[in-house]
Formats: sequence, C-alpha cells, structure tokens
Amino acid sequence: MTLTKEAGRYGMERQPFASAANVSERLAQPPALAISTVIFALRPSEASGRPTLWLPLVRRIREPFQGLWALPGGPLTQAESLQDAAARNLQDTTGLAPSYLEQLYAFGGLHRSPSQRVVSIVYWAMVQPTEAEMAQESENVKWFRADGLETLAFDHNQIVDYALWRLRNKMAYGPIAYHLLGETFTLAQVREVYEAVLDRTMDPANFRRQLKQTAHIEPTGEYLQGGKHRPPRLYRYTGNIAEDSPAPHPRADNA
Amino acid sequence: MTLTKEAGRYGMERQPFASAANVSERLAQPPALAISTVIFALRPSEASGRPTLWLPLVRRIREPFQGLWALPGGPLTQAESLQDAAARNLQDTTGLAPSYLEQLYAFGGLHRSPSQRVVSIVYWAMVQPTEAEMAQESENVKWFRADGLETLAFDHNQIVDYALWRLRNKMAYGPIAYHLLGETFTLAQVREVYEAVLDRTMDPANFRRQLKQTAHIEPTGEYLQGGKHRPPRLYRYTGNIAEDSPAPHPRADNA
DNA sequence: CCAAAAGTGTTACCTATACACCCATGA
DNA sequence: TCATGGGTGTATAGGTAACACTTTTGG
Repeated sequence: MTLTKEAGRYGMERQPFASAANVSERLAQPPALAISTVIFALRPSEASGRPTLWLPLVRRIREPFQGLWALPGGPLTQAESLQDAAARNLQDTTGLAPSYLEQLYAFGGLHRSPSQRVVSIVYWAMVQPTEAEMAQESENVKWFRADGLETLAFDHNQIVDYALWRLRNKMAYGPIAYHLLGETFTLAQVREVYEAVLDRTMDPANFRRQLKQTAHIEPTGEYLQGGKHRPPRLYRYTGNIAEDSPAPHPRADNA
Repeated sequence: MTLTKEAGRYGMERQPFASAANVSERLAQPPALAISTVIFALRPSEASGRPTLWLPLVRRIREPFQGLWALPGGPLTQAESLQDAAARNLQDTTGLAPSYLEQLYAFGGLHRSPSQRVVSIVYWAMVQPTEAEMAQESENVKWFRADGLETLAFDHNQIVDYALWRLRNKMAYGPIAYHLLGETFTLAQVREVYEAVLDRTMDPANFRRQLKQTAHIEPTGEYLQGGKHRPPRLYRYTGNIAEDSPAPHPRADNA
C-alpha cells in the first residue's frame, strides 16, 4: 500500500462536460460537485517520539493553486454514494483504507475556487497506524502534522480546522479513539491518543476507570512484552461504529 | 407573510439543462444538486393546547411522488451560498424567515429519486411562533406535527427524523431553545419548549436555576400580565448564534 | 381565604478529580 | 534494590435531581 498515485488527477476544477470554461458557460452550468476527505492518523512526533496527529495532503499539479498542498479529493461518480465516493477517492489518491469515515460538512461558498463555482462535500476519516506507516510518501503526497499547517489551496485550512474540532469533540464524548489504534492496544496507548488529540494530560488512574466502565473494550488475555517495566494488559475493541455514534447515522445508502 | 406560493415549482427533479431525461443522458450528467430545509416551529396542540413541534411541508405537483408531501426545497442559484440558498428557498416556498438556520447533512444515495441522481444539501431551521402563526396555509402548503408524520416523498421521512434528533441534541446542550420563542418570554415558556421537544417533564425549580446560571438571558423588568396567577418575569435573549454554537461554525461565506 | 403558579432553600446522591498507595518488571 | 509505569483505593468537590417551602396573584 503506497502513496504513489498521481496527485491532482481529479482536480476540483474538472469541467463536468469536458468543455472549456468561460464566463457565459460558467453562469449556465450548475455548480461543480466534488468530494474531499480529511484523513487523520497517529505518527510519532519527530522531536519527542510521542504519537501526534498527522494528515496526508496532495500537491496541486495544475491551476488554480498549482504547487500548493490540498486535501485529497475528486469527482462524484454516478454509480457510488457519497460515502463510497469518499472511500474510493481516499484509496485512489493516498492508497489508504479508513477504519472510520464520516461526513463532515458541505462547503459551497461562492469564492472557494477562483475560476469556477465548486460545492465540496467533505468527509473525515481515521486510519490505523499500521496503514499510515506503510503508506509511502511520494513527490506529490506527503504527511503533515495536523497542528501548524502551512497555507493550503482553496479554503482547505478552514476545513482542516473544522475537522480537527469535530475529531476532538467526538473523542471527548464518544468511543472513537480506538479507530486510530491497531487491533490490540494497551490502556496507556489509548490515553496517549486522547492526550495527543485533546492536547492535555490525563490522570492514568481515572482514565482507566472511565474507559473500563463505559466498556466497548475487553482484555485479550495477552500482555505487551518488551517494555522496560511491568507488562501492561492488551485490550481489544468490541463496539461497532453504528452503536458508537450518538447520532442515528443517516443510512449508508443515503449518504 | 403567507404560504400561498406555488408548491413544487422547483422540484428536486428539475432538469439542470432543460432537456428531457433518458438513460444515456442520465449517465453523462453529473448528479443534480438541490437544497431542502426542515423547518421547526411551535404551535399549540389541537388536543391539549400545549405547545408542540410542527413543520411546514409542500405538496408535490409533479412526478415523482406527485401528490405526496415533501420538504420545501429548490435549486442552488449560481450567485448564492448554500446557506443563502436555503434561506431564500424557505422564503419562496413558505414565506417564512428563520431565526436559526444550520446545515444538517448532505444526502446523496443512489436511489433517493427514481428517475435521476440527486444530491440534496439539507438545512434545518427554527422560526418564531409569531411567524408560524401568520403563515397562512394553502392547498399545497400545510403544517404537520413533527411526530407521527405520514409517508413523505423521497427519503424525507428519514431526513426529518435526523433533523429531529439534531434539534433534540442541540437543545439538550446548547442554548438554542430561544429561537423557537418570541422577543420576550417567561422561564415557564422556555421550559415548555424543552418539554415539548425533549418530550419529558422537567422540575421548574431546577430548570430555572440551570437556565439562569448558564446566562444568555436577562430580565426585561416587565412582567407578563393577564394570567390567572402570580405574574412571571419576562426575559430577553442576550446571546448570539455564533457564540452559542459549540462548533467553530464554517463561515457563512463558505457554507 | 383558597388555588395555583412563581420563585427560593435544603438535602441526598452521583460522578469527576486529585492523589496516596501497592504491584510487577527490567536493569 | 531501585526506578518506573501498571493498576487499585479513597477522600473531596461540584453539580444534578428531588422536594419542602415561601411569595404573589386572580377569583
């Protein structure tokens, strides 16, 4: 699983009918519809080595915003639902398969793109660290730390900020942190996820209790060996996304 | 302000390029983009007279689903943002001006509409009771109780259910109940809103304290006269939507 | 004076938090 | 044995829910 696909092949500026754009055509045409995704994964910080939030971006290889980094995205095919389109685009542009995928927001401001009116339906996703590690970077696909991003193409900085807010909000309430971890994990690893995402330390004792009482996890019986100290128990995630979500998720067919 | 506009003038089935639909054209065309809105208002229940949740629907005057009731909606004009389009459509079809308007979800399932692929960006709104009372019903525009709706066109039952969930969720946390009331109101009226929307009784004493400590309201100094008992204080809403929302709302320009 | 809603006070309970403490392991 | 993170116990504070009680009006 590598990140070697050509970036920007499906630009947000794609002309829906393969005709050149000019002013009169622009007014006659309906707004173009695009799907983009904000993808979060945990990777070790360069400095501390502690897990931090990263996201993959693709480089724009054509105008507008040529050379700038942007969210992976592409067109909506006739034969796929919005959610399927997001998953496929994510696969096409970054090679990643998400462990969690949810609609974020529809962005449709008039001046998001200089040349053409574009409505972007944006999803956000979480991928497991094994995925994120295997994903090789290329000239036009690169991972960035989620905080302190440089200026991105279009309104993508704003979109990432909103996705970050949503991730933090969901994590503070629902049991979604597990989607950033692998099959099995220690309670300390879950705590590290919370600390990385919410950017504050948490009491290990209380954190453990709260996790175990809201359930959604069970001990595997195994212990993580190889550490310097007492080997911690390994746990497994037992919930499913449908149950987790506080929302009566719009059904997959209609998303 | 009346509800006399022709209903269904802008159907979700509108052909973007005024050409008749057939199979090959359908595959060639991008999905149509529509804006719809779920509008909530308080009206007295027929039976008890206590305030309950209602919403206005428009009758379909063409296929598909001709004769069924549907959410007010229409096309997205080139010159307006998504939020502006929702507000204008709401005005055009029902004559109402919302006191609160927020994006709900983008519905884009493959089979939402039998003849054509349609992606609907749905908003939800609250209007004040003065607005809702003045709004005259017509042959093709009618108010319905939000609970126990009959079968609607398209996937609109599902959309209403999701909007109801969102309304209840927001009301349980944020201070948005005021948008269903008029300029001034008593604490008992606010409580009635909560009881109507959340469908459970609340202790008047505790409710009062919780409201007053989270602020967002101030006494006007006036008292509501004409009741049978001790006249209650009148209050005024002091917050604004931007502050209320727990989310860093995507800016109006990009919505 | 009585009924009923407005408004205040008090108490029990629940849960988040802080932190003292023991346990198990590598070095 | 010591250092360190894993894991448990416990006291305290803050907030919610339940409900007794006083106040103020119309009839």
